[in-house]
Amino acid sequence: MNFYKKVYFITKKIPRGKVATYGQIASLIYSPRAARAVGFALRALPSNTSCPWQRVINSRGQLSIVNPKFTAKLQASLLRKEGIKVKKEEDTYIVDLKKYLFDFKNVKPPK
DNA sequence: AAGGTGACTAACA
DNA sequence: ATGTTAGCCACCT
Repeated sequence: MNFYKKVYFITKKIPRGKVATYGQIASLIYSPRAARAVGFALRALPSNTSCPWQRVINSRGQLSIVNPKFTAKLQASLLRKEGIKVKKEEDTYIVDLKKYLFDFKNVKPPK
């Protein structure tokens, strides 16, 4: 399984109403320092993907997405639709990680 | 083959 | 608390 597929595999495990960070996902696929690459992988998703890309945010709880296909605004609306409170800040959106961060402890990593 | 670029982070100042 | 820095890794020239 290549890197991208692993990222998507893990991302699909995030339940509705929860979020995960790039770093968390990187750790689960045995590359604890590949957070940037995770973002790179998600960026490559097609606009009609079934992968819940909106549930992946950065370690500070911000929607750091910068992608013409998937804007932070769209991401915020999708998350709210799932029941997550997204706070609008100056030029970014913020999610309370303490409340919504998903715990992967029972998730098996991909092969 | 080698250098540049991010949807990142943890560690410092 | 806030801003900067230097690693990092997969991709793309």
